[in-house]
Amino acid sequence: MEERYNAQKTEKKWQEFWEEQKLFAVKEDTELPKFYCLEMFPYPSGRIHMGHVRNYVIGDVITRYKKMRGFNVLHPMGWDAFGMPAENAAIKHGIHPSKWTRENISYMKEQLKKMGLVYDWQREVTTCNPEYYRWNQWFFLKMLERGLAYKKTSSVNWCPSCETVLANEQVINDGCWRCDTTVGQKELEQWFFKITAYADELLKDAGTLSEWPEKVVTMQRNWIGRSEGVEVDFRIAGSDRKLRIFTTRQDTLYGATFMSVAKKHPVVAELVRDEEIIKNIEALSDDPEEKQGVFTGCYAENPLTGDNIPVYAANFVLMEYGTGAIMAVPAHDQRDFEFAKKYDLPIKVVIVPERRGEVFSPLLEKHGSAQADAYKLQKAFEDDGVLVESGPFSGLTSEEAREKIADFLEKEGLAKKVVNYKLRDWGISRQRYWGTPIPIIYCSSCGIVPVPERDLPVVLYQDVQLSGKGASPLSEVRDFVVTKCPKCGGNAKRETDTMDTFVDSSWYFIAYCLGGNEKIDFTSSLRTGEKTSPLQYWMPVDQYIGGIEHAVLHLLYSRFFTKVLRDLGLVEINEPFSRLLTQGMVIKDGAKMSKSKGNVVDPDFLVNNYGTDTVRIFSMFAAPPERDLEWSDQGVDGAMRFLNRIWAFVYNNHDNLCISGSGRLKDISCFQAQASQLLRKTHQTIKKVTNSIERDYHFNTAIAALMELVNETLAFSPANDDERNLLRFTIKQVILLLSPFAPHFSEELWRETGESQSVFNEKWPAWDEDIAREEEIELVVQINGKVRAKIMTAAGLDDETVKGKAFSDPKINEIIKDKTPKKVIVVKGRLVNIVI
RNA sequence: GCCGGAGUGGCGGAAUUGGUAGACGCAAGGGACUUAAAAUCCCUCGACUGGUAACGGUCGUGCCGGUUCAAAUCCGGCCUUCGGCACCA
Repeated sequence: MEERYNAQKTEKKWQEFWEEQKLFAVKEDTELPKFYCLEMFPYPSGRIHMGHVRNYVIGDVITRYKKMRGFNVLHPMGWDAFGMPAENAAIKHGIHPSKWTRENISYMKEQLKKMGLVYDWQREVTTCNPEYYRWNQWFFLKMLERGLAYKKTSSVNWCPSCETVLANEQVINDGCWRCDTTVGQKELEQWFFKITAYADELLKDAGTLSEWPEKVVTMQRNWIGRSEGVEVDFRIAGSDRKLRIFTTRQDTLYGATFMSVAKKHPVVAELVRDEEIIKNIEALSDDPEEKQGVFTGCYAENPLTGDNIPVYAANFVLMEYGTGAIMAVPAHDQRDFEFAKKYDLPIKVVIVPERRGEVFSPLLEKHGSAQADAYKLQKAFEDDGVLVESGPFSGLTSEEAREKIADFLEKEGLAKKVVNYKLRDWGISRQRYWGTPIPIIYCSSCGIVPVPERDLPVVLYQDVQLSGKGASPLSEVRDFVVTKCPKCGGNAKRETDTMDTFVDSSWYFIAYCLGGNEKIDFTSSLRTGEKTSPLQYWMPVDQYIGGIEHAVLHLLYSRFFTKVLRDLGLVEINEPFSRLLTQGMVIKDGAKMSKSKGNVVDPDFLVNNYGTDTVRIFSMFAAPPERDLEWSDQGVDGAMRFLNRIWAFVYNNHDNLCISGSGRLKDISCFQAQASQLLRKTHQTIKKVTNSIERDYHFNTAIAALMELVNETLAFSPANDDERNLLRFTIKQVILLLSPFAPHFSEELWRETGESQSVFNEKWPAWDEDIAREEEIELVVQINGKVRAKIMTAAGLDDETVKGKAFSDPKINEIIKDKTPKKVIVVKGRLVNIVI
């Protein structure tokens, strides 16, 4: 054994060993309980950063721990390899996206291996591999068959200078991220996945995600944005045309004094003839700050009051939500209120606040009309209340009225109850090169023709020159575009858009189960009996770990895909991820690491200088995983010191410790005080570390407990064979408990203590509750809740004895003197509180 | 504006879910070893305060109230801060 721990040498040695032994390669084994541990796979941007390190170390610790707990652990890794940065590199440096991506992958893979992260690399997936993305295309075709994929025109972000579509995140302060040109909206025909067909189920099942952070579930709920209301038809005066609106506040219908429609609402084109008005509507600003409208010249009839109310085109009404038209109730909606003030429209109060079950409106009582209030309103009253001046519904509460008015309108055939969602269908078309080609052919005689399954994959054409200009780069490649129609054999053109890369990541966790890139085969898994299917065995993911930034997008898309796959008969589960951990950011000097702030820490540097085990210990110790982690160079030194102290101790006691197969430990009662205390502490630590991991993976307190045990162990010098035996036992427990956190270090010490098997084939230690129990406790005696004395007593005494001890303490006696205690409270094993 | 976290020593963070606030680590100060330094080891370390000392006392978990024998923890009202969403009718 060397005197000093050599991290470089040791880490390399065991990394090679684990890989050779395929220690973490797994097969389906129905005899063993399975555990699927997954971290969000990286985009191969070039290098691993500290965010990745933290994410993957958490997963690695869990993997090793669960393996020792006897689980068959699946822990795979892959590459989210399609995306814009590869195209940018191509444009900037003339290197092909494929080459750039593959070089990055090979570098990053080495980085991951150097960090001692153990994956079943046989199951690796790379999404830009045709063997992978052919299944994106296959899913697309399946969805097309089921009406879950469709094409429609919608507006997208468009940079007029680059002549390309931009994703929302590529629009920075209304400008193009590349050339800073102001981004506009453009109508484009695009492919969509009908995620809204699953809106209700996605919302309902969000309630089953009990082991997800509450926050993420809430964000998804809000994103789906379900609301129940009614669609009501307003007859347009002097026309057969009806104007349908959506509202959740039908209780305020009597207060509707005008209507607002989106400027793109069809009613505008149909009924407005005046050129001047049309021009004004088109000129409405898109500025969300300023509410603007133009009177269309039309009137509609309020179905309850029969009043004719003006119809406005307004810039704040969205065509995409509801029906693109609303009834405006200025007294009870802030936007309508502002609008009414601006254009001098009537405000009619129909809801008044309720106080202690009574109507609260002094003016109503005084003047007999709530309208006296209206002119002095400063803002809309949006809360529920009691209806006034609402015909037969007056006097009802908002809640009752919503029900009654909806029923009434429905009976009259004027309305129907509907549910609306904020969630929109998922636009997957991208006018970009580095993605999955959409498997569609346009034939002049047959129209839109899907590529037949047998012709998959539609391989991404390799030989392209990327300029960053022009529409979809594929559209300029004749060899790709020109094809034959699979139906009629005539001349046809291929779709040149590619898929959003979120499609790739929506099912990669399933691809791992099937064995990775080349082995993915859904058509045969459709045929296979479900019982033996690896999907049946591995899914769902038991623990998913990643950044909070995917709270909605990736996690929602994956949930959607899982449900679609279930309906296709490919999986039986409803949800892909049982338990989710969103790890915090790694920050330094109080800010997120970034090149511009110059506070980045380079993982390669750390691994080369300290070794990965030190980095792992520090990052697990400094904060619980869900919180942000403040990086500290001195903290890393501290982690290193911790490991070095253990090493030095084993080195100094090597002769004693390296005897293999430790003898039976004697009963605790035969030990001297210090020894029996160490044995007790050992069992307490096993308990503490295990519970800390089991309870929300709080590795920081697990490591703290280990440090305490190490401190006690290092202070212990054995006096006889029994005590030497005990020391050997304790050190071995320390190594076992430490092994998920510092795997190379522990594997090395495990061998140095006379073992010949891998520490990761060992069982996780178990504690003995009887030995862990304290024999003596420090009894705290309080007077009126203030600590006045501490007495060492035996544990487990009955209340009366404990009271007796408390009252016989001289200090307590001094304070109580002749006073009679009013009350004495005994908390078992902790304290006595005497109230005087 | 709405929703959701978070606020504890000089710092990162503990606290068995109402029962000794500050575990563990970092930094700092003092000491030992050393020709010296590094490394290592030992001691001190919330604030104020009494005592030569041994040893005490008071306050203290963002602020103000409340419940309780007892509150970092529960309740009500604020303040600060970090995320997410933002014309969704």
